[in-house]
Amino acid sequence: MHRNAEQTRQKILAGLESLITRDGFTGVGVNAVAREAGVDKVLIYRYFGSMEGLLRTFADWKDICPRIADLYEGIPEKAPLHEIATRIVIEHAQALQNSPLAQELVCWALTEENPLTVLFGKEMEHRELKALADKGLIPDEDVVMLSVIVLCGLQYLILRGRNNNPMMGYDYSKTEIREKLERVVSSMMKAFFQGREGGR
Amino acid sequence: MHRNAEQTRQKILAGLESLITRDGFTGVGVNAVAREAGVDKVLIYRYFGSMEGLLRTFADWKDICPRIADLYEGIPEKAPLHEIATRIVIEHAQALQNSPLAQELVCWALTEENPLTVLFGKEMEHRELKALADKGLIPDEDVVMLSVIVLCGLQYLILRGRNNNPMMGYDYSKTEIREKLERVVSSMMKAFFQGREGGR
DNA sequence: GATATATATCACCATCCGGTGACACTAAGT
DNA sequence: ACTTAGTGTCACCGGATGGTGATATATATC
Repeated sequence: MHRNAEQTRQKILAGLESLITRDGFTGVGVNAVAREAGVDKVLIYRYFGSMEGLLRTFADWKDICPRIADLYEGIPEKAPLHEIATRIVIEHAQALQNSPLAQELVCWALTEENPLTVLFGKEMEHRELKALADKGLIPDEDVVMLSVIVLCGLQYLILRGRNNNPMMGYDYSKTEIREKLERVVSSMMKAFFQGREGGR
Repeated sequence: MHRNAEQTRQKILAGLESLITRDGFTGVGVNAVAREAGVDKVLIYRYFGSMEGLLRTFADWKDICPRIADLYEGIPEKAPLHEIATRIVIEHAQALQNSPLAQELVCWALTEENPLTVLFGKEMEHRELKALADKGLIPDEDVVMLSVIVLCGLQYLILRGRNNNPMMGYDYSKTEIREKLERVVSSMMKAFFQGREGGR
């Protein structure tokens, strides 16, 4: 048995992550985390004070949201605004689709308030805002609102698709449906921008 | 103590409802329901077989989703299509905003699969489809998709607003923000419809 | 090598959970 | 009045939970 506090802390954090990923947030608790991490639960109290403290640390520990900067590398700076807005929203949704952990955290944030969900919510907000600002979409509040609404809608569909309980049959995990949804979003954005100032 | 099986069943169902409404779905269990209903938990097993059975019955018991027919009475049959689509989506969102129970059930449906969440999901789907079909919007799949996306987005914002954790500050419960969101949805729908066949 | 401190293990507590069996009461049928 | 079926109460089980105190062991310091 190695005596290494830092390593133990990491094991606990990793245990929390895999527990959430595998069993969902509803099963999270001191005993379950300790079991998953292969560690005595008393160490959670020693190193993190409480479950709350562990969640707080966990929120800072890992980049839970996908790295937005990487996501948007492929978007040409000079593309029409409606295309940029569309891409941002869709890339965001794809990132969520590819991260079961993030899905569970989004769901948790919709369900209850705790240090992790609050920090996670703020983080998502920050990244989303940054993405929109970087691309020059921020000055127009209507565009921001619309992007947020659509992004949230896609996130909702992704979450509903998980439990064999898709909304209106729109299961985002099915490629064909995903592409249809993306097409609709794209043409809607285009129409919206054209209806105002004709874009850039 | 009155000996009335039917009345006891009602007390249990009502207990489940108030329990979900007050404490959220995470606290639902045989003990908690029995306590809330002021009834011995063995009666839950006797009358409903199991927790699953109770949830199944509960789903049929009450009109959980808002009555769509009533909601759309105010929409003129001959209004432009984009206006109809907008109204349907917004009325739906308002109904959710006014029903803490429905909010909790939506959240539950996003989290896990059980008889109640599945039936609830199907019921929402059915009502939404019916609303769109009644107003003649069904033939156009793009319109249906867009409506669903936007509706889901608003539902997401409503859920996030509950726990002092609003997405991007868009707290749907604040009148001023709600009106802004509605305006954006409205003008987006208009632009989208105009971009196609010029509406009705 | 002896001591002190950080680290890990174990045993235990009260409480809650889902679930069941035994019993008491009440009302109706005969 | 006596049985019978329906209804409600109670006590209990094994197991899981959050939380804590006492103890063992490894590492560092002198």
